[in-house]
Amino acid sequence: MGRVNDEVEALLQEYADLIAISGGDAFKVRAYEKAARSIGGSPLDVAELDAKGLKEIPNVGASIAEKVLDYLRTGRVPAAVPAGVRELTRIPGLGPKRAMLLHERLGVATVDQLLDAIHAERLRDLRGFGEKSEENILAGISMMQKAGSRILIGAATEIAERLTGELSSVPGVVRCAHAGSLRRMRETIGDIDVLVASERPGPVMEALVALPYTAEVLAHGSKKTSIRTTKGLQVDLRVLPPASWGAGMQYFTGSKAHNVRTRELAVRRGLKLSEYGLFDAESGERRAGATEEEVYAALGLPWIAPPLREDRGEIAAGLRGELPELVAEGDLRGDLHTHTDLTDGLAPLEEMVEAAAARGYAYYAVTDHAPNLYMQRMTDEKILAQRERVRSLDRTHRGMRLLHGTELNIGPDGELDWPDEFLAGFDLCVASVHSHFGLDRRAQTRRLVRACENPYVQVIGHPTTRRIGRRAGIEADFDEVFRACARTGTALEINAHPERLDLCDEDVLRAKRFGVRFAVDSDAHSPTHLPYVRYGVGVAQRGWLTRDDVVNAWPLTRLRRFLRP
DNA sequence: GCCGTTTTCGGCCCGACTGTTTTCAGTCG
Repeated sequence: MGRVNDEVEALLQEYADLIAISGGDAFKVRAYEKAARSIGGSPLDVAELDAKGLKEIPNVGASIAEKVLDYLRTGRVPAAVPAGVRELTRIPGLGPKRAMLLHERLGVATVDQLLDAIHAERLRDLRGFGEKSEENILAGISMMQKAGSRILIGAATEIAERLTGELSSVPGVVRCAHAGSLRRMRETIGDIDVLVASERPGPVMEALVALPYTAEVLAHGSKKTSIRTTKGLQVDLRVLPPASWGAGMQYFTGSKAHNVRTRELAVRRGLKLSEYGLFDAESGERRAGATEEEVYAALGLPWIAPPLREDRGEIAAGLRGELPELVAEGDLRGDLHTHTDLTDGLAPLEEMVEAAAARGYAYYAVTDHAPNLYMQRMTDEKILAQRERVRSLDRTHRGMRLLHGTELNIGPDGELDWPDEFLAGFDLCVASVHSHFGLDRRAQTRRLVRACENPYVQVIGHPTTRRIGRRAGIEADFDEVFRACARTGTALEINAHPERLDLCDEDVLRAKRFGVRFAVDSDAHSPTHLPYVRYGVGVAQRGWLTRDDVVNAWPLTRLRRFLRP
């Protein structure tokens, strides 16, 4: 599922993990990891490349090209990390070395077995483990389990679009779309709901069951079929007559709480709402059902965008005619947080700019990492040389203005990488937390507020630093931060990377009440990441944001005024 | 294993943090 590049990325990561757990050369591990990332982020389709083509991908040499070709030819994976060790390394804070030790010495191969071992205090006897390790591992496991079996919106979207694309072409299918939490743009998705309008359910049900990535059929009837994919994701397919399409979409999009409200509204009007339509409660006469618009209209409501359907006041706002006109992906005129291979990006400046121009942006900011993220080895000379390249590229580029920026590191006391005089030379500065995640609430709040107060900082990047299912965000008094943003005219980022989505929808809702502006950014490290903004826009919509709230939906002149210190 | 304005060998993404050590290994960004 997904691109072949993703499979190859996983293959090379597997090689890296193997070398890591067997205590091999750390540089070799890194070489495989770098090649894995490069292939994952490459716009080229590796399935179509020969050895020469493969070696043109950065960090891919003769040896790795050979292994990739071998995999593509035979599908074989030469050796595998023991499944148990792999599972254990998914626990945040537990790396390959210690996972291997647990596996070998205690025979632990699953998270449950590890929990048992911890409770039996068997870990303490192992060299390198103590009471604190136990605590940390338990915390890591609980973090992982909170995400549960839900998958990230990025992966779910890819699968859903492929699925609806394939089912749409089945004979008799009038319409086909996904509904559920994915349509509401929730950050994680439990299962995928697909709706089909058709008078003949048979063929499309059969088509779903016959898909190559269908691993298991959970239910198979004339109205509903449920399958589990090879990757363990459940897909529910419902087939409805075309006259019920709108009611079905409304019903299966949810949320449950939103549907309870709409049904209450129906009852008060002497109506009955189900997935088949909106009917008169007494006569049973159909009042609406073919489109969502007519269903909502019959309830006295304008159409409500799916991301709003969370019972957060959207019904009342709709009845008053005060629903926000939500920002849409097409409203974005630029991206204000992106990287190149000058730091940890995968593609050169020119390629990133080309890809941005192809998206039709009016402006595009290049914001590579600043020196205090030591591993990126940024220097004054390097960033200034990049600025020259950006300026000259800007002169030759028609239609899209390039902005030269940087992603600064907010130190533990709120200090930044460069003095103000140097920062003044950038068109914009994003400032983000990349270290000292463990400071107490007061210290975290203070450092963020101080970053906001720097006149050269216009955007706070991924404000909480959370990574979904991997790491909780930092503890801070975010109301205080929102207040500081509003006061200083600093935008908060909605980082659109599907593993981050930071701020999250609820924080966006709250921040907006303080009068904060937002920037929906991809944080792209490769051209293939630029489209991630769609997920950030989903968060913005769930946070009730309009075009006016999002600074990179503004025309360049207005944005420039905002960026001025 | 990759790479080269230090080019076919000898570097490579460095430093902080944590918990376990008594001088360091593992993990992370």
